[in-house]
Amino acid sequence: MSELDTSTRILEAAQELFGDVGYDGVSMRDIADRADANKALVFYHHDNKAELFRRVLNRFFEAQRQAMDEALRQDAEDGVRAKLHRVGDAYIDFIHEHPRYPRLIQNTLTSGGEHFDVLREHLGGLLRTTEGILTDICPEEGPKAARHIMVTLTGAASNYFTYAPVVEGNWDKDGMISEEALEERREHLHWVVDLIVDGLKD
Amino acid sequence: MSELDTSTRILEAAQELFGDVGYDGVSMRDIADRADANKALVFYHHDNKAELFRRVLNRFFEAQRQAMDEALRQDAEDGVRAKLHRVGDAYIDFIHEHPRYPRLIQNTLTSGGEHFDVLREHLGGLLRTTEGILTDICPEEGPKAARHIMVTLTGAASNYFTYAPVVEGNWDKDGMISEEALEERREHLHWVVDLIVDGLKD
Amino acid sequence: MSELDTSTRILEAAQELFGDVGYDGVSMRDIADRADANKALVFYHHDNKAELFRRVLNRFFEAQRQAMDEALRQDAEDGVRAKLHRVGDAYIDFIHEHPRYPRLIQNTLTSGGEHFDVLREHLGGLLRTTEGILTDICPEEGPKAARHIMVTLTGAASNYFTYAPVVEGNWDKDGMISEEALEERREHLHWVVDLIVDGLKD
Amino acid sequence: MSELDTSTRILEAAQELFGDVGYDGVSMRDIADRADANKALVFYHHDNKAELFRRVLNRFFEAQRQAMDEALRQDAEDGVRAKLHRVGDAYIDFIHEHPRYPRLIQNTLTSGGEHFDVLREHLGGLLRTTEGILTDICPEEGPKAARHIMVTLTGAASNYFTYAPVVEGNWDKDGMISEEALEERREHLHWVVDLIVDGLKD
DNA sequence: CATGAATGAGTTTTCATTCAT
DNA sequence: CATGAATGAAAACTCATTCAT
Repeated sequence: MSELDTSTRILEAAQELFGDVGYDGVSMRDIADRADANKALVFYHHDNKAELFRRVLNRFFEAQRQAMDEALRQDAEDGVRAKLHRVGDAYIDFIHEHPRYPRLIQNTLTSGGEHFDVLREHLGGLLRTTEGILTDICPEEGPKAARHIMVTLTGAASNYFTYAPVVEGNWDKDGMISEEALEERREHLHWVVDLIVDGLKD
Repeated sequence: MSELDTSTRILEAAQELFGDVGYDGVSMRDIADRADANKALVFYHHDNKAELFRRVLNRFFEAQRQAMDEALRQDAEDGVRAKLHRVGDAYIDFIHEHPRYPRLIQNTLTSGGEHFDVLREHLGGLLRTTEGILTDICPEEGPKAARHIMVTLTGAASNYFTYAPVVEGNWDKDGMISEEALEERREHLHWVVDLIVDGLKD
Repeated sequence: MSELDTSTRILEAAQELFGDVGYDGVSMRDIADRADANKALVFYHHDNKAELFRRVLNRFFEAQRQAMDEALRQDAEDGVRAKLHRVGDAYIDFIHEHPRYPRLIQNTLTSGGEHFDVLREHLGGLLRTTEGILTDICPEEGPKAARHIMVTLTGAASNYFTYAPVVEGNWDKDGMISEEALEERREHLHWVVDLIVDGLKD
Repeated sequence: MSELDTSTRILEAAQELFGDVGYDGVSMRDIADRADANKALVFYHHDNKAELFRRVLNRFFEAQRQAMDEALRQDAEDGVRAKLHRVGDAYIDFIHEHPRYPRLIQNTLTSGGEHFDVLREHLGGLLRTTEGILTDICPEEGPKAARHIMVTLTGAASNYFTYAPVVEGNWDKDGMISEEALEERREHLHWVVDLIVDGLKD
């Protein structure tokens, strides 16, 4: 940890805090403290709070895009079903590695439009990329359109991790996303994907 | 609007602002200004920010519980499929009347645990109530358990309204969701419900 | 208690609170709450905070002047020693009845000059009256002058009740001035008075 | 004055103001203004009002403890009388240097129990230390016990400086006590000490 | 008399940001 | 790079006081 350079140490501290309590709930002092750095250094390395936040977002997005690319690259000729399974798996794997990601996105989405541009650019792109998988077997418009299905699937995947602390009795920051819970959710998503793909065929 | 008494005028101003920019993004001054009231008066009527926020949440929850109760009361002997359709419709109708509701919930869920108790009491209750609908046709454990399905369905329903502004322009100038978008989403949910109910029968 | 009229109920509430935490430590709301009255009523009956405080002070001073007058009236031909004993006893008795008095005076004395006028008029008068007892056997000036002795005696008497919570381990609002403690302090003061009177004769 | 660093400049401003109008009578704004510093800077250097006040108290107490230690160290084999004279002199000297000290203590004592812990630790220790001087010639209990005498002597010493402004004009424009008044009070205390020490021998 | 509502100025405290060294 | 000090704006909340009813 302490072998990282200061700039990324700050970035990681910010990532954790923003993910835990949202943009408005974090102060630059909090971030400096968590990174074990001087407050002024945070500004030296990252200009201002909004910029720091954008870098955190972009870091996530870049990592996620890579994960998605990798998931889609292999066996490019697979069918829709297999592709969707791999995308779903990649998503779950990503959350396993970055448990604060879904909370951060949801919080950014619901905290006023301040960072919509970054979200629109990256998240929108990601959604549209994966949407492409469905275009072959989906109608262009209406309730079975690809965008509806993608929102349903990503919602189903991410919401699990934001609703969890309320549904279960435990708000245990680290334990809330256990290996077994993730595995079961992965299977559930596969099942839903299969239902939808089969449903589209009729 | 101006015919309401001050206390509720403040409550509604708070509701709108909290729903738009989240708990931490709103200041008591903002609320007072929007309610066209003196700042101290906000405290006179609602003690403190957290209490005001709780009242906003409880207002929503009470309304939602009523809507759900009504949806479930009629034709109690209906099958699971019809019940789920009615619950989904009630949810969509509720959002039509209270467009800021899903954003507010998601924001509360992802802004640090400060108001989890209220969420747990009401939202958790709501989830468990509707979960009951599925118990007859669901296994108790595993990836097809009722709780997985409920999280998927509520996620599919609510996430649409938080992702929408990023995916494309489904919101009009006032942040309201268009009638047609709501109607289409309602049909999509019906379709997904049907897929799942049929899928469980196999 | 509830048979008193509102105005005096407020006065007594104010007396207790001012005595416990000082002028600046009390809010009009505190007083209204303690008197179980509406806040506006406090202003209706007592104009403003400073005026209310002055009435509390004057109430104490009137009571104390009466006690002193009574103490000095009986056996007016007694010697200095007997008179001082009676004054000391009256002081102790007064504190027994009004345990918040010494704290209130000390606090007023040390909270900025805002109410010095009332203090100067009444307390100064009281000191000078009792000073008169000593004039016969005291030099007019120097370290044995009557004013030095009076300040020493009143200091010895009142300081006991303000230092007590620090010296002893107990800050028990009601029990801090127990019957026995008062009795012992009374004897101590008699002894000191005797020492001084005898000392002046040499 | 302006050559001191900001932190101590604030401390001294606070000392003066707290001593003049008491804890509740001073605002952080007042302190910042008097120290010619930015309001936020007061918090940067001293965390919060209570902490700042504690530092002021501790500063006084440390200085006083030093003064007392010095007074007691020299000629340790002296008799009780000489020791008490030296303690009394040290006390008077200390007030000469720190004229706001007695007012501050009395105010803290009578402003609600918020800072009793600091008082108990230091002032209580001081009282008990000096109490030790008297134990040899005092009974353990009753009206001539050491603690009664110490409270009388400290009361006699300190009360003079809080009562003075009411009794007559012993304070100059800046609220300082005149040299001559201090000197006369010193002699008075010596006289009282002698009376008590002699009185204990009988 | 009594009350609930209203208000402007003030309180303590925090924040993002800057700057001299 | 790194730091301690500094700052202006704004946050949440309280207060003495007033007023219509």
